[in-house]
Amino acid sequence: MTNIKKVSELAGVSTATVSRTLKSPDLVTAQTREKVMEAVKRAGYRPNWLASSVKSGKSNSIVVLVPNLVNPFFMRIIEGIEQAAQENGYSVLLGDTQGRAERENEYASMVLTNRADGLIQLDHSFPFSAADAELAAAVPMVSVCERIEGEKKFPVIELDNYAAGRALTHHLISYGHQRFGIIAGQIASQIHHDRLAGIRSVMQEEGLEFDEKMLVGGSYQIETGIQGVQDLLKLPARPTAIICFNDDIAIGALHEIKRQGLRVPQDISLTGFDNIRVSPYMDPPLTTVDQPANDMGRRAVEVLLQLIKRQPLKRSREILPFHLLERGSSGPVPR
Amino acid sequence: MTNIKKVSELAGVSTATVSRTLKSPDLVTAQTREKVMEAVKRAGYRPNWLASSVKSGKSNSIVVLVPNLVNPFFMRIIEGIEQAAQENGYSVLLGDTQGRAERENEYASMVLTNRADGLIQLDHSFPFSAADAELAAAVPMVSVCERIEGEKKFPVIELDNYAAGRALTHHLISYGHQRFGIIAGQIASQIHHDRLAGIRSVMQEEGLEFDEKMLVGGSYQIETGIQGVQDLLKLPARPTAIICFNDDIAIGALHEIKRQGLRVPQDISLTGFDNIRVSPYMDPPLTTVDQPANDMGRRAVEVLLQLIKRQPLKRSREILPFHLLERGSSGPVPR
DNA sequence: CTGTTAGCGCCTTCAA
DNA sequence: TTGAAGGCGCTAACAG
Repeated sequence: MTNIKKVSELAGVSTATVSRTLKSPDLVTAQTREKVMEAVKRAGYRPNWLASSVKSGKSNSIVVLVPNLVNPFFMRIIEGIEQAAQENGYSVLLGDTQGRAERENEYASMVLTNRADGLIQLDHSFPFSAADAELAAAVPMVSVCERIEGEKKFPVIELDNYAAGRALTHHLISYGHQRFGIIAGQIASQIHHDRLAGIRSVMQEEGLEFDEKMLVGGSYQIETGIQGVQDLLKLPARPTAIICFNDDIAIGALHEIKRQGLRVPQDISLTGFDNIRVSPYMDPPLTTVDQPANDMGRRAVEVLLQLIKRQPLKRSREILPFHLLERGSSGPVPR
Repeated sequence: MTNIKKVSELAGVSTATVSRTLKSPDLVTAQTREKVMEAVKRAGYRPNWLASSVKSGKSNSIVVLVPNLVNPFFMRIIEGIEQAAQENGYSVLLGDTQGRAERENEYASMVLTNRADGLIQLDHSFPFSAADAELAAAVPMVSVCERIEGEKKFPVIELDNYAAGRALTHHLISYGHQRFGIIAGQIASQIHHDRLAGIRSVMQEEGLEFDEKMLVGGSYQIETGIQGVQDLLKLPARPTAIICFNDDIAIGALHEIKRQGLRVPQDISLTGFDNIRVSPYMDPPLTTVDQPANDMGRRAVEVLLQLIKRQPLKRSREILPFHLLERGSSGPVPR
């Protein structure tokens, strides 16, 4: 281990001078600077980050809790987080929780042990263990995309899922659809609740009835889309339009609809959420709700850094705009 | 900041005793233990990880350099890395480099400053700056998937890309194909080289000639597939089979082939690499080379930890098996 | 402008 | 079994 002391000996100065030369070169004479830099180079010295951090008490790291790394939508959020973090001199500790509480607890506790300065949660659960709950109250934490259950005190960056649900429904109704199937993702979440409420509100306004049997699914996976379509097409009055709560589900649904010999959108219209990379290249391209995932990630970091620096927040809830992308998978109701 | 001193006062013992109680409870009496634990609880004390780490000189973190987070294949590798790291008590620092040298340098230098104990590189470049190159020689570093250019001293976990190229070519030749188009990803990489060599070797053995004009592309993106097909279909003698160097490229290619009114596989056979999540659900499902991405990530961590612990390595190059998945996108040559 | 000194919070001898 | 003391590597305050 080549440390500051070795360098100071090599340069014939004190350790303080070495430290100063590296942190604020203006405070030492050009001559000293040269000597020190020379020694630094010769010794191959790099300041020990751990040691500086103990002093400052700040790790300049944030931990990101993500339920599932392979979900492309999450990855775009994380990309935004990573970029914003880097720009601000922070590093990102990745916490793949697989939605499991023990893992969440473990990663969340990193903030309590000074291993990280703040926490971004992509899932909807309160990540701390019961034992840590009290301590957690003072922790800088932000949730993106989902909202942490029952917790009003942590800022959230989210989409207007209610409005998105409404927009999709209006879009489909404008094509004459009246019987909607829904293939949902994770049920126990605010997102689910908001989207569903948006869809229902429009249906009600239009005098349409929503049959609870038309709501299927339960996780954000391709396989859920396949199973969901199987369930929906078994119903006596099958839906003419299916709203999937993410594009993965829609991809599975599309595959299964075609497998059963039906056509999209001629027989059934299909919509998704997220606008993942492949969505425009499906056959037909998916009508979907585009979410500004990268921005959501970036914004989450900005808010988190404000919390970390104890700066006042303008608002504790930010709602980002969505865009309904009308593509080939939705069209006029069959007659 | 609630530190060990506060707890010691609260418990009426020395700081040493508190530390001991937490690290090796057996070394203190039951009575002391109880007192200390009580105080720990009351104070809401968590040992400062930074401080412990300065002492030990180990951060128990590894940094992962990834050129592009949104690539689903990389994500599966990272998932494996994350899992294995967690199981071994290590955390993962995420370094999204976008393939840019400055970023690589910056992240790589984390290992030199004790911010991380080791490094996993998913790209093919030597991530350290010229200035750091010497120091880097002693750094625990492993490359997965790609091989670091010109560097023989760092272990690598990779696929037998040569054999995979051969297997694909044999598969297509067995269907009667003779004119192959190739849409490549990143050209300057060992992967590219190996796959191409594999393909060429089989063609040569079969007495087929490879026309250099049939090699197009240059990045692992959907758009590359689209452009690649446009280029290939302009040729006077167009290919009857197109080998894409990842599934994203194949997805773009598939889309463009269909857009031009041709059918897969009746008019053109198409193959990919990686077997990403959506590949089986494309229309038609993609014939592709499945790579054990998760395992590759896990294995990389295992090897890296051996390096970190200065344990001897059995071998410095591990080649994992691939599986050729024959699905609907490849079929008999049209006649 | 530079060096001495005193910690940051923790852990680990060493001695009692 | 426990406590006192020193030190991990670095930095900041204070002298000089």
